[in-house]
Amino acid sequence: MKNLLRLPPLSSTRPTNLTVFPVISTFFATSATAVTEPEPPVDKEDFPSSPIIQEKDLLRKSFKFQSGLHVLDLIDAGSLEPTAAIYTQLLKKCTQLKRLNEGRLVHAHFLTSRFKDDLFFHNSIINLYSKCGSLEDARNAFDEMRVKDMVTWTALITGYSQNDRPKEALTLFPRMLRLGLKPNGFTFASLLKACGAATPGDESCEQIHAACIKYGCQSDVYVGSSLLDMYARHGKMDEACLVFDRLDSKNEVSWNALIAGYARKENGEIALKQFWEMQRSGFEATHFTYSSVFSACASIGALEQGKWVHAHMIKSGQKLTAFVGNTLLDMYAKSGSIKDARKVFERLDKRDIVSWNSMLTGCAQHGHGKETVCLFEEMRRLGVQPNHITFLCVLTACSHGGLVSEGRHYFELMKKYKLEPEVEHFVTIVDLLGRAGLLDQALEFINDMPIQPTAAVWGALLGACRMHKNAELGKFAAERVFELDPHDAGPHVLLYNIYASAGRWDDAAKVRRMMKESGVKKEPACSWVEIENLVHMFVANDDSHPQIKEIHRMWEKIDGKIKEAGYVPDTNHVLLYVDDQEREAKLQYHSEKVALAFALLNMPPGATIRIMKNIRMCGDCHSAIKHVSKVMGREIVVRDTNRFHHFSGGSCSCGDYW
DNA sequence: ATAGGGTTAG
Repeated sequence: MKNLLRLPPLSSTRPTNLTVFPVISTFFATSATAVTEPEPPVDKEDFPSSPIIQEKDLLRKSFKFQSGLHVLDLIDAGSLEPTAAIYTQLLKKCTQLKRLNEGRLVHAHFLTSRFKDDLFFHNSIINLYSKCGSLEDARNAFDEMRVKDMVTWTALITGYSQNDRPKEALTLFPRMLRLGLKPNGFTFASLLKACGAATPGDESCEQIHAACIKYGCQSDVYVGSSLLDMYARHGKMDEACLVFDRLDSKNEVSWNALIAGYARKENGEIALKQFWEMQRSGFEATHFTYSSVFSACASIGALEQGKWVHAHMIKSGQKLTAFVGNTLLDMYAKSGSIKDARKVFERLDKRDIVSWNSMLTGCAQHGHGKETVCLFEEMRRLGVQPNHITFLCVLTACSHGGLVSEGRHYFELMKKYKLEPEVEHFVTIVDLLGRAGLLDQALEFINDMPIQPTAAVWGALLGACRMHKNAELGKFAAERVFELDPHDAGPHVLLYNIYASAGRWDDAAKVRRMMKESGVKKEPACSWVEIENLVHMFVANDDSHPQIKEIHRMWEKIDGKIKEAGYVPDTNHVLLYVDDQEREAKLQYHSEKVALAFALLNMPPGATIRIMKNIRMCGDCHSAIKHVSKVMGREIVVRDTNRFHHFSGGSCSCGDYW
């Protein structure tokens, strides 16, 4: 869909694939404001004895001291003349304060009053239950109403939409249309949110978009930002952009939805560009903006730009809330500056579970195993309840830090917190045992798992076999992975490397052939480095960079120096090249080496070089960069998919254990 | 009486 405004109006061209809204095109004649449904076949006598009434006195007691109920007492005592508006006001208060039980009581009291058919009140009731998260109550209230208007339907749609039940929200829409009720901007804002949250297949972005146009709601700002957000959540950034460009009036929310869309799509650079564009257009960044932008910076490791945005936030006088603080912390951690991450963590007034988890993750990824464990113990001392992610962080830290007994201990500790280990936790334990060389124990652990092992579980064992050069077990693990997930290139490469380093080139070639036959493709390796607010990206064996000749000359120079210092190229890490000389040639142009040479050419002497990589670092690059850090006297930080490597003085923070 | 945008792991 290139042009959004050219969507056909549904009344003239009836789409053939109307699944979600089969009757959308037949309802434009009537513009009913409220619809009375036929009386339900329920014995009226049932109503006064409904559970709500029976609970009344009980609830009353527990809320006696509460303010709103005092008003009900006054009504009961005859000293206050009730009006429908009084009840609605009371209910509004309960909704704001999320006092479900108090609201129930007002509801019950209201039903005994002479206003019991007031539509506004009943609509508010649906809103009360929805906002309190009690969708079943909202639905019951809705079902019991005989007179419903558009607001009634919208309130319930909103309830489902806000409580993460998009499917139900979407199915209500055609039913509403069928009754001749005309949706408005409120209705569409909620519907679009639901549509954005629906799984592909359940939703119908284009149809609901067409309906917005049909009912003249497309120029509403709320509808507009929901619309662009909906497209963004389905990964359709081109459409989202088009919607954004065509908005009659933009506001912070529309900008935020756009930026968040790019940030989620791992398109950090565009998200950042849009952020500065937003400033230029005169819009104030909000908490939403900053958290999206910081997570965008985190994903591409843009430390310098992240610092700029941080400064921008401080200048604008924004308070550091947990929500923004967490993304800021994560940005610093993921951009390689664990010290700054820690500073943000210390400075947070209120730390929630995400703050703790982010800090733990940061520590773990930087290889500070013991520190992670200490932090976790501090968290426990303070009585913060850990969750599944917390344990995943801690177990990962133990695994990366070689803390085997600690890892086992914390795995057992999950039970104490009434947390059932999920498959990810099992993966981490296999990784923990495997890394430590306890391959038999790892296998035994897998065999004893109470749940079905997934490809990731066997993959962890395979990785360990690669590390400890165990070809037989590696082959076995790889076969299990191939059965469960035949399309992942990673395990193929691992097995290839296992055979290659054992000198079993025939077997290696077989793996290679297998990959070719099944069409499994290795993700192209790339590295990037941020210099003066610009992110430079390098793909292996790609010559397109304008400075490429200088870069290669630089690497050759470095290569000579580190070889003098004892670096021996490890050609086992190259896939598919036959003769050794060629293998070494290819090895020189691994993207992290190119990025490093580029950074050495362009960064001031002494500055720390920070390189990001989209896959795990290879052993040869790891060894080469260790030598570079010594020979050139540089601090070099490399972030790969798993963790950080801080190179300095010829060694790495991972202790060659990664 | 009813509405839209943000975080942590693997």
